[in-house]
Amino acid sequence: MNTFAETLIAWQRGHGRHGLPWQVRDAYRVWLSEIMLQQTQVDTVIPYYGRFLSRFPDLPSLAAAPVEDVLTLWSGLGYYARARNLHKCAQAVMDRHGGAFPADPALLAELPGIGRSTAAAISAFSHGTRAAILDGNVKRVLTRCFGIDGFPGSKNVENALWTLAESLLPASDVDIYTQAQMDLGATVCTRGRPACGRCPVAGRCVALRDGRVGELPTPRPKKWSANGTGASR
DNA sequence: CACCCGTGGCA
DNA sequence: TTGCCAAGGGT
Repeated sequence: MNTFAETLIAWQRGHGRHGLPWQVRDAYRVWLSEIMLQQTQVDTVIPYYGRFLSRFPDLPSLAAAPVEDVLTLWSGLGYYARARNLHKCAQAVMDRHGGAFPADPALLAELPGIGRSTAAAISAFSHGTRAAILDGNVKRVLTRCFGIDGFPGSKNVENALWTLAESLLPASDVDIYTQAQMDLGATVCTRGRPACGRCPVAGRCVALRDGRVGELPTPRPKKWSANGTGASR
């Protein structure tokens, strides 16, 4: 029996997405795409990515630009702190790393706007580094396939998912594996109406076996508004 | 630790 | 119409 990772890698070669403009071994372009794709879908990012790259073809040009120019090109994408951090990050890479992104995920994660997951993605895509990502797609795939209950945004569940994600890493082809998880989550293991009939790991999916695909991942708990009566939860 | 941040798509 | 969520990170 193939491992989870081997199955996804085999699936990715034939059924994953391959023509996306940031699928290149270039840390600058990978980084730019990863920041734009944070909480933002592929179809929304594509036109912004092209315009941005035309105006800022490399790291030095971005680092040297006024932040206002960066924000102008970002206008409409939302989450504008990402654009400010993007600009700060470009300058930090110039200052700390001589204009080249480091390969080490731990160093990447020290840069503005780059957290643990984005650092792993940049390193895996740019250098094939063996590091686990944990984004919305991976959380959805893992909670379903392994039957993990609890809101994935809560600290304890997220910690468990990180541990699981690390344990599933393949020995090689981490870049393909990383893309496979994202593609599976985006095109098959979707939030609504997942296409379990086309899923390469349907045979070992706990949620599918137990008829719980619609229940996982566990939704965010509702917030209780203050009501002045002293009632609380 | 939970919460906030922008916009667009979907039921 | 309203709610919920999407390639998360900073606070």
